Amino acid sequence: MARPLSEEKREAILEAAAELVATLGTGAPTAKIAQAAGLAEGTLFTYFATKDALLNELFLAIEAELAATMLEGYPAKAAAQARCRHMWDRFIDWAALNPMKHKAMRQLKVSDRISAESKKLGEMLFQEVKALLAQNLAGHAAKENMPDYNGAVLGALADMTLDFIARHPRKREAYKQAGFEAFWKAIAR
Amino acid sequence: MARPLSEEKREAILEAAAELVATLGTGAPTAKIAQAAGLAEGTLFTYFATKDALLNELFLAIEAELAATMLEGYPAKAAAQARCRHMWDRFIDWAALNPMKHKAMRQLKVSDRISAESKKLGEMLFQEVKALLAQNLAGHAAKENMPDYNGAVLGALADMTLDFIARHPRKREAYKQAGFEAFWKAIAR
Amino acid sequence: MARPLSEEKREAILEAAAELVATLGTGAPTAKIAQAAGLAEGTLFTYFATKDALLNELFLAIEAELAATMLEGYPAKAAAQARCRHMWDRFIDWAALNPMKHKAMRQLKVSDRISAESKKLGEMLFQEVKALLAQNLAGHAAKENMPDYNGAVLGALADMTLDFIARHPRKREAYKQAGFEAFWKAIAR
Amino acid sequence: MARPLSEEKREAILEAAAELVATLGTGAPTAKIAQAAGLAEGTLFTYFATKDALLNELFLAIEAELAATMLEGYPAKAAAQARCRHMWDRFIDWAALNPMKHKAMRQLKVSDRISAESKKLGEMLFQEVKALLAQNLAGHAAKENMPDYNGAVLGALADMTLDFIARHPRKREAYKQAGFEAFWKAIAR
DNA sequence: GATGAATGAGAATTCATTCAT
DNA sequence: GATGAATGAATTCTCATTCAT
Repeated sequence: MARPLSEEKREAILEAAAELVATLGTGAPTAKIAQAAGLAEGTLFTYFATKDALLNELFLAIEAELAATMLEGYPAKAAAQARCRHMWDRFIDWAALNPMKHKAMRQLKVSDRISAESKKLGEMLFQEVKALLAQNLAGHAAKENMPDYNGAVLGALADMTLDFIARHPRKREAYKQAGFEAFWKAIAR
Repeated sequence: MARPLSEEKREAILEAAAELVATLGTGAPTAKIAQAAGLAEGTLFTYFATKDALLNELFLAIEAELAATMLEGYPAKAAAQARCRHMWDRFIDWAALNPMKHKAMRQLKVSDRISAESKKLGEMLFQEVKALLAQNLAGHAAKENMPDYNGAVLGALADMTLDFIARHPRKREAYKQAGFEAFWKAIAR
Repeated sequence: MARPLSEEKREAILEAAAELVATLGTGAPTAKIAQAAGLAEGTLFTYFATKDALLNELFLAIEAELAATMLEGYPAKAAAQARCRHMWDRFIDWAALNPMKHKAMRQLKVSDRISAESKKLGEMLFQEVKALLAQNLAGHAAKENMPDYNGAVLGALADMTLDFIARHPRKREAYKQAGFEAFWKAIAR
Repeated sequence: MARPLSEEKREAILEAAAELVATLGTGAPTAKIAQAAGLAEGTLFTYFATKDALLNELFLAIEAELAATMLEGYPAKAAAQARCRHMWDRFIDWAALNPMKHKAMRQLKVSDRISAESKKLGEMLFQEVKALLAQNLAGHAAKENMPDYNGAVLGALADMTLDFIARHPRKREAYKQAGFEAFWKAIAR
């Protein structure tokens, strides 16, 4: 094999795409994405067959990153609420640290360029998160047997919380705290 | 600029734009919008100077419609929770009845083609909704003095609820009920 | 109706396309064709939806022109051979006068961008030519009842004759004469 | 430039190119040709400096193959007409057996990517065919001293005959016979 | 010598906007 | 005011060719 496909370049494209999709929406030009990734226009297409393929893979890459981030350092021995709080905090901190990725994700979530299949795959990436959530909410949540529902509540309130943090970055910890409390109450029995 | 002659055509353009933005995102072609409105391509531009102007006005028109809808038939004499529930129900029912408008609104909310000014104007359209909310939450809400926050929680949970309704239309009433309960608990003291 | 589609511009595009397809083959860029027609790049596509549509219409336009040319001034009262000779001469003279169109036609005939339907329509344009040919060859031709065959022989020998004329334009009349004689003998009983 | 190592690969490229040029015209991508030949994209260019070089060599290779084929098994002792008929039959049979090569040849013949020099070289490859033709037509042909002309008539009628055979493969022998007769009469005194 | 990733100049279209009718 | 043809910049994607491995 000649020069192998560089994982580094693939990452650079996804990184650049996240940045530009966050800013310009899914209409972000592939030429700009390639340029931002430090590559020639055409090179992008050796890594992603079409722009839609790129968008879908970007969506999945971000979802995978977020899902993995939420589980990192999971305090298996802590109390149920603390374990939930851990996942919440990691979501918020990740998004605060990667605002472009979070913004791109929100654009992609409402875009029709993300296929039903990608959306389903995206859901599956959060399976473990939702399983842990379900486990921790046993005895607390009103809808114990609907992990999707509780996960969606968490997601909705996290996105909302991040909007407030974006507007008042100084109050990050306060909003983070308030958001989690809202979540914890929202799903309670 | 004097108001153009036919208010009817203006409405038709906004209606068509909502439909197409919902489906195709903000990239929806003006030519298709005009056609869907039953007009010639060029005519659109006698009603809206640019596409961005149309998009911004569409955003405001939908927000205004939603805000007005939430207040319609407001049961001034009912109990506080019932009054909140009224606004919640009207939101959900409006979105279930106008899925395209709701979808368009969600696209527009995350789009950078909506100016900061439009976003601020959009906020202001919900001033009365938020004032009533504040009034009804006095004594119940944890953050009594942050009507924006409570309004945002309502919005986030409503959008989430509508996602579930979209997936399982049959369970509309159950989700509507559950969503409101989640909201009511979320913001509680 | 605003400005109507200009038949003149449509012709200009077809004319320019003939010229460029003759020279560059079906790979001739639409941008160059538009420019040669004195129009903006985009304008071409208001007259022809796609490049393939243009190519197919060009093919049919040239075939129609040739078919019509072969019939012009048809000497209905002359002898059978003279009537055939008339059509032959008009073919050769038209191609000698419109070498680009003839060359374009030859490119298009072997191209897979011309649809089966266009090819069938092209055949039909020569129906009258072939009918007259059949009529004049009655009693002379070996395959009286195969007008397609006799027409194809005429076409093949005409194209070949035009190759010689292209190489030695001075001997045009001699080749024209020789070519017809070859045809007349070829199809004879 | 020394002959590259693998004659086998060179042949494979030419074979693949014939197939793809027949199907896609001269616009056939070199990458697809290489792939069809079982080689990497870049390898093609160690055998042919440029795509035009490949196209020109392909043209000459096919012409050479056809010329050689027409002479194979030449019945030196048969009568003049039978000797001509032999060459005709071998042409038709070769094309019927190698339809892609024949189709590619027709595409290349009308393409401007084939240089004047290649066209001249192509002519020369048929020198012996034409010499034998001239010899056999002595006393029969109207244009005894124009072997190019008689050869061109043969070529034109053969291509036409092959069009009919392509459309009605069952009648191959009948068309082959009829075509030769047409040729024999066409060039007769 | 073989490989295939990298390149960037096109290629065909699309589209917001203008303006002659 | 309404129409839709005209414009040309911008967009996605292709492809011959080069060159690091």
